[in-house]
Amino acid sequence: MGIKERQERDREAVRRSILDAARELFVSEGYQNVSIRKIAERIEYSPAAIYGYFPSKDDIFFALAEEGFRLLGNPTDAATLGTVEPLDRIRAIFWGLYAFSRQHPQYFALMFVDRAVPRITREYERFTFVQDMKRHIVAQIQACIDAGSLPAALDPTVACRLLTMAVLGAAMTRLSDRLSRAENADELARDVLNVMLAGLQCGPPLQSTVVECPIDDVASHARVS
Amino acid sequence: MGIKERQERDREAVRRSILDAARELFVSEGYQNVSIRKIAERIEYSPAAIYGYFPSKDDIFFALAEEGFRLLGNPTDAATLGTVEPLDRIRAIFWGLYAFSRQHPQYFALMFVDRAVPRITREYERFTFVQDMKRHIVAQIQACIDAGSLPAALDPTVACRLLTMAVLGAAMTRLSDRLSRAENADELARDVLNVMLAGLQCGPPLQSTVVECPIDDVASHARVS
DNA sequence: TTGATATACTGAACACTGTTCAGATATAGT
DNA sequence: ACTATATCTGAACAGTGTTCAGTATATCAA
Repeated sequence: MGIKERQERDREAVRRSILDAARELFVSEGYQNVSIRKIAERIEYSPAAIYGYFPSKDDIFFALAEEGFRLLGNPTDAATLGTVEPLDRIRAIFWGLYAFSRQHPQYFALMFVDRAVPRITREYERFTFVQDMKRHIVAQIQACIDAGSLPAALDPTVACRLLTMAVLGAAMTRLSDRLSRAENADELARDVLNVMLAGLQCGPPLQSTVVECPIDDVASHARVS
Repeated sequence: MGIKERQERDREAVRRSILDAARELFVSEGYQNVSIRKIAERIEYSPAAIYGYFPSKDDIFFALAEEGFRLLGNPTDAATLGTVEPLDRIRAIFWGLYAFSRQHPQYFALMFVDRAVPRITREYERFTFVQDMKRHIVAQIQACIDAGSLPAALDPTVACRLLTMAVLGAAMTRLSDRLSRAENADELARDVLNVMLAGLQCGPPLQSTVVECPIDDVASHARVS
């Protein structure tokens, strides 16, 4: 009695074909230019049929974001095996993150930058890949601390976040094509990573230097002079 | 014969009211939720009337982005007057950039993150404010170098870009609400800035350390395993 | 084989979106 | 009063995500 199984397999096949069509359009055209009707045309179904497999367009791209994290996960793992010097491992990991933003800019934007798919923001903690990667990176940073390559006072989780933010900033700047015409974007990304690592090595005053101008939310809706 | 003048004044008034309505909707609802029809309703005109003042929706938001840069410019100037220690000035300037992303998140996203308004990317060099600010910041960094607070080997324009990327990364991370639930976002932003400044002080190896895994564009359209 | 039931799919519609354009309206100059 | 010019509107076009009544198809029970 394998009928139910075959039906389920068929369903899964259609589901996958939807994701395949969505991904192809998404990678080549970007999120903005993918419509339900285009996906439907590609898989030769009616637009309404798609809603039998995904409750909304957002959920299709949530699934694609999951694929993105899977895609990012592998090179990150591979990067740790190459080098011996622990600090170079960190460098390789975060350079891998930047490289990912170059190889899969659409995925990168979907995963880290765009807010066009609310579910990605809303259920971000569901991407267990991120948690795993974070843990992995934190462990590598801890290894650096143990090896004396980074100061003992450093909180590895904080360091992980700082490095991530800086590298994402470099990647995003290239992606949004502002503040630097893209020729030397790679060198700048490499530099920002190196400077961050150097700064972490120097034993930074992580809790010193009270900043002068605090954030006052008063002028939040101020008019332009 | 001030008729032509009065007509022109009227035109300008309507133009401004369009921008005002657009800004109000934009600041409170975000770019995605501003439609021509909503703007039209707010100023009690027909939707089509707007196209007598702006050739497209993009151009309205291009104008708003200009306002954003004006808005960002002033506090940046003010920050330089406060402190005496040159390095603290740099810190204050870039902290001002982060503070701007908190006070005017919609403006910030429009100016630096979103790619929904192609004209902002396409004609980015038209924002002369950015050029002026950049020059101003570079001069301040040069002052740091002259005062011995930063190493002489440092290229001030590169340093400016690196700091900008890192701070934008911190701001964007908070904005897209990923990688750190927003409670301690301010501290992280402060830290990333401090670490970058520390790294720049340490005399970073800006051209050393060839990174292991280069970017190969081959797998650009790779499928998920 | 027949009838009942569940599933899958479609066509049409709804309420939106940015944008265009012919025509109406009102003002200015002669 | 008549023309000319500028301005605004209503309607429409092509597109979007999404819903739903209805149809076709396939499975199961008799």
